[in-house]
Amino acid sequence: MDNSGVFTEPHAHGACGHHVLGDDCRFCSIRRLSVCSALDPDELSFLEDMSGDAAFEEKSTLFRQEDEAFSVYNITAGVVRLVRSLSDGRRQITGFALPGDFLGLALEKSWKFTAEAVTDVKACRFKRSTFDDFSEKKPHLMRRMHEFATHELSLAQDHMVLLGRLTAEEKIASFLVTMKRRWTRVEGHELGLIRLPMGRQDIADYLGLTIETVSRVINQMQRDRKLVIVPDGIRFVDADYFEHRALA
Amino acid sequence: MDNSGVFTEPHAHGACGHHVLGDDCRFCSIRRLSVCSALDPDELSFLEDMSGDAAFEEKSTLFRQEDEAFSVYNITAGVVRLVRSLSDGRRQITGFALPGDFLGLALEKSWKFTAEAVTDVKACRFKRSTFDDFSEKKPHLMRRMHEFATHELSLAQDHMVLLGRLTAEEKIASFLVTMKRRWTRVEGHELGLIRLPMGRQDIADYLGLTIETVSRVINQMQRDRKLVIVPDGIRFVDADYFEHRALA
DNA sequence: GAGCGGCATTGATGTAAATCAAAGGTTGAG
DNA sequence: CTCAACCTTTGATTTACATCAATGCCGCTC
Repeated sequence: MDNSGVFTEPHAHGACGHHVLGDDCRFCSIRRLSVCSALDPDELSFLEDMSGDAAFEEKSTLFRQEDEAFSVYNITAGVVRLVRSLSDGRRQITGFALPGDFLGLALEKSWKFTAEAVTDVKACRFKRSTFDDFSEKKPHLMRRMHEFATHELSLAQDHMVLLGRLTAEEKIASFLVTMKRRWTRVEGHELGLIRLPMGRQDIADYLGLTIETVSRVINQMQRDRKLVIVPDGIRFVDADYFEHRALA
Repeated sequence: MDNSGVFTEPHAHGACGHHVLGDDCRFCSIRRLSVCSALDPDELSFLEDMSGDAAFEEKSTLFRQEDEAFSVYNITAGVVRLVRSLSDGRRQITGFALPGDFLGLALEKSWKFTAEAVTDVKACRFKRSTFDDFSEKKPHLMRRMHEFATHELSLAQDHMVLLGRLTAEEKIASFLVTMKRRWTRVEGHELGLIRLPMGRQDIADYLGLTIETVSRVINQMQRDRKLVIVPDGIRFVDADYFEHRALA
């Protein structure tokens, strides 16, 4: 099924027609953020040998809910939306994966959500069985995975508060503040603007709102001089307002 | 700070004035459901030696968000609500812990939520540092904890769909179906009624609704002959209706 | 640079659930 | 048994957000 340590994924498409071995992990710019930060140089090079680069075009699907999880991924560039859909078309986005985020924490055979590339995406891909065997032998990697999982759980609980108890305005403010923090962490320094590569519909599906409400609230904030809308994102004008209004 | 393996918790109250060593784990009725099912007899007896029974009266607090997490708990009897509160009093209940559930998966020093006893509660308590050391040395216990964490994460995502995208009627139906499944698992067999030891306000705070809406929807379901309200719970009349309406 | 397709915005209207406001029930103390 | 405290239920009214319906605004392709 594969040769020379390179393997293919049944549902791979887009720019992903061929694979190259992973770039050198030692120079990986998001390593400090990722599960790999738990590893020493020897382990890192072992992991590197069993990894492959994967690229996904904007709008392509990394994997679908219910698909068998042959691979796990470390996102190295771009943004992925994690989606749960109801049979009648209603969607809830449970999260956006940014560089450094790991997809495949669960130890189950099948994916519990669909992952779609919001922008062009690059990821470090591992064959699941190999990765699991490795983490079985490396307690600090397993521990790191567990830390990631419990951190995600805490974020999920924050998001429950947001979905269940915040107003539309508070939801948008919380989302923007969170995105600002996350991008700052990924980029390593504060940017003037807050990147919003996802569309208004995605934001709506993440916050449990409609696209019209998201548009209205953001534009009202602009009229109220709280922010300015710029290409590919927004810029805070009144940062205090946002810190005060973001509760989750 | 403690003697003969028995330790005290700074915030322990209620019926918890003194401790006895844990009951015999071999006869623990919820072991098959708990993290302990990963352990062999030797490990179990080691764990038993480092555990203590804890009891909490109805309405008492097991621990508060931000408190330092000195202990971790395995719930053996009763129901605990896990609460996140906003400064203005709005509450979101992120989950109800039933027998077999574990509190303390996170590896962080402080609790990320408040835990309150809905009924009288019994729990198997471990000193956190001891438990962590033990799981560090026992990969399959760590793995089991990780399985619990990722399972919780998946449930949290289900709950996000519920909070963000379901109607009040769908939320109630989903809640009832879930409680039925969970109690059946805990009791080991199907009961005629679905126990609802928590009050209407708790259900509302779990589903992101108000108490009035919860009351109205449940009573409307009764008028529509979908269920009957009984002391301490409800009974399904039209189980098909619920299976069909519960989406998360 | 005309036309098209895919978002985003804006306005008018509708509605599910919140809020406000009383009653009813149930429990337990005295 | 009576009373009080605390839930829960029910009804009337309001409202935040959804829905329905255009219109505007790019960035493509040809």
